[in-house]
Amino acid sequence: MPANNPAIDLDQVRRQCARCDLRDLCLPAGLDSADVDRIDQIVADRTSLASGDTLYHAGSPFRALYVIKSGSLKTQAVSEGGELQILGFHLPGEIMGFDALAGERHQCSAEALEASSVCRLPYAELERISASVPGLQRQFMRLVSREMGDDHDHMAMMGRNQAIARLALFLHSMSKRQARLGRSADQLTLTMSRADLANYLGLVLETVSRLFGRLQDMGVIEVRRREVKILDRESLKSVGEC
Amino acid sequence: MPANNPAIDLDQVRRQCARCDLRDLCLPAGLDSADVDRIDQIVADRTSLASGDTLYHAGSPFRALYVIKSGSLKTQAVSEGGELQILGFHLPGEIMGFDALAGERHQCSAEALEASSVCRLPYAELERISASVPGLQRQFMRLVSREMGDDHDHMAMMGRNQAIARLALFLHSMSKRQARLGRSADQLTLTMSRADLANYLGLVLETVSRLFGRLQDMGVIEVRRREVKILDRESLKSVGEC
DNA sequence: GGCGGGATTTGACCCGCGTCAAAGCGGGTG
DNA sequence: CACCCGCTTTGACGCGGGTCAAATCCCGCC
Repeated sequence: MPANNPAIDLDQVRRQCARCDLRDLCLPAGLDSADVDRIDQIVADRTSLASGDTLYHAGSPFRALYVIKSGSLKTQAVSEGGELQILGFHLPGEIMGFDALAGERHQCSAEALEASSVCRLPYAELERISASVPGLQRQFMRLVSREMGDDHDHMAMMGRNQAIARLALFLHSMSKRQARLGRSADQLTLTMSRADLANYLGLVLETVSRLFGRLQDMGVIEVRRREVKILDRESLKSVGEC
Repeated sequence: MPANNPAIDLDQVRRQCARCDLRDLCLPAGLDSADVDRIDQIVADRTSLASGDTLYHAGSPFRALYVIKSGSLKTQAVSEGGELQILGFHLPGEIMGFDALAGERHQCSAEALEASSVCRLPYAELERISASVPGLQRQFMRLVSREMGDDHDHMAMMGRNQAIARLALFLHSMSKRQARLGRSADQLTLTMSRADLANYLGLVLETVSRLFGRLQDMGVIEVRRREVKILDRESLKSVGEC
């Protein structure tokens, strides 16, 4: 192991965004090198999470936003009646914590679905530099807006009352998001349990399990536990249309 | 009628936010008088809409955000399969158009449910002044975040698989939003049709109609067409919990 | 390699909500 | 005032998916 050299470590920390594979999806997208350095400087730390670890709890004070660097997380909220609702699954390049901007507290909890790492962005500093980095403001709004678009897709899916259409739409959308990350669009590894997925889709887990089987019998996908291979994208899309 | 006096007209236009009943819910909230005047100056116009008029179409170029001054609107999107999904109902004080920030085009359409008026905020100018009015940026994010919170409530509602729970949750949330506007929390006038409401809730309109009847038989509400009176808020909440 | 426990699959049953159909109701128009 | 048309209500029926129950699979651990 090399000797611990503070100068090199500091340089690495300061230049991580510029070398990050996700820089085109994340906040630095579209910014010039000097501005990216300024973002680097406010990234407080890059935290590792084990599967099941909680990034933030609903009700806890809001301090920072987080960008997912690797892995995946779910967000969930408990309604007044104590019912748990999974709001979304989040992949690398996505920002989390937006919904807390309205108050001083997080409105939902975020939990890692597998070993993951995130970049922590203290919001006070983000606000401070965003006034002087015009492109940052714009890129930030793009990410917020993309998040809202994802939520709208989710609502449209919940609106379909055919259960199999919901699952098909979910698989199709996951496939697109994987592709955006440069991964295979046809070979998915789901990181959430059947129970999580069912909750997200507004179904019960037995139904989800049966529907995976049915899509497989139809020759649309191949399933083995959490590994899903998309065999016939056209059929998948048409199933999603009811 | 008084003579048309340009000086007075100009003054009125420039000071409308300061005198608006909604100023505490809208962008000016928390800003001092000088900053509110700056917002006033970029409000391009205050448009009147008749019931059924479209404020913007999905796919049309994004130029401005809109704050609802009076009336109510619905937002809706057509999925790839051609299915229409109503994403939300919007009341005075709420900002519309956020979801277009990611691209240059609106992702959904907005249509007036009754005679309504909106303030138009050209986004280019909003961006320009937000760098120099720090509180504006914060208030803007609060409104975006509130919008996301509403969407999350919607998802939680769609997750409940008991149809009657969805309707109860909808009525409860409408009641809270009315109260926020200083209106009666117990006497609601729904401005959307049963078909719109059913679509929003992920149900069919016959079911919604029957459920209104059932809630009335239970003594929880009183319904007459689009007039709803909440008689027993506690029962309404417990029905919403399944 | 054997064991234990959570995750997933599979089966049987039945109720709630979607579907189709028809009748009221109300508001706008000539 | 009478007509018309869209919105809403009400009824009958069937099936998709929820519920309960049990078997099976798989992975980590000893």
